[in-house]
Amino acid sequence: MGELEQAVLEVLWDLGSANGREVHDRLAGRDLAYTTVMTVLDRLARKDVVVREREGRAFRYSPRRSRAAMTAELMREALDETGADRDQALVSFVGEASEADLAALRRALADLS
Amino acid sequence: MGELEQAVLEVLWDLGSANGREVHDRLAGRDLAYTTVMTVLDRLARKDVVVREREGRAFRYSPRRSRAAMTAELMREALDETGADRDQALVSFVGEASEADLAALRRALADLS
DNA sequence: AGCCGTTACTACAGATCGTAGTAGATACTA
DNA sequence: TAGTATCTACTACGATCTGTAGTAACGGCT
Repeated sequence: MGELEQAVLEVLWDLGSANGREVHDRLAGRDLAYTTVMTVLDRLARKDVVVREREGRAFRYSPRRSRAAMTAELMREALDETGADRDQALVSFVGEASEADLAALRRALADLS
Repeated sequence: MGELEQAVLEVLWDLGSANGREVHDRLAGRDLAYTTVMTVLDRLARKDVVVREREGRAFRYSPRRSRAAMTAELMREALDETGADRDQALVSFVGEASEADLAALRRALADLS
């Protein structure tokens, strides 16, 4: 995911959903052409990272997954892809995690059903 | 990381370390030119994914991190990058993890120092 | 009828990656 | 010592992805 794609996705996560105009406005600081934003949204839709549905004559875009879910998915992909021994990888992950993350992990595990 | 780069890295992880010839031999199935393997090794070195040290007139390449460590690092990067609420992301990660992964996680946490 | 917002399509440059050739240096061999 | 094999260094080229944007065309509103 490119930098801009990421930024656009962030906007969608922040707003919940948005049309091109809204995303463009939110990225005013970057001074991008409206069509640039549209292109990015289109690419994200093509990659099924965002979903679009008609809203009048325009489209409304929404992230397919929540920020947290996408992050978790990326983590899982990392775990899957490198073909590493999963247990070892998790040991390594835990071994280098911050205290805060460890606490969060423990809580998450404890809260499981 | 591209597909080939990944494959080359796998070889290095399997062998511990290797020179170009050895990597090339290990990838015989792909029928690549020797120079192709060299190019890839060079790129990996440039990216600091592998380290190279002279070994006679040739070079010996070694992965900078173990497979598990690299996997863990990729997971951490995912956690860092999406700017998601870390706790939520970890909850999501744990929530969708397999039983085996959960067990491994619990063990890893329990074994912490 | 004309203007405005929107989409759809096209374009182009930069980066990364797969793939490999050539040149030049080094070393072994006959 | 000249030939041959080995290796690195440099260059190249096409494919894909990404940032960036222009143009055409369409549907409404004034």
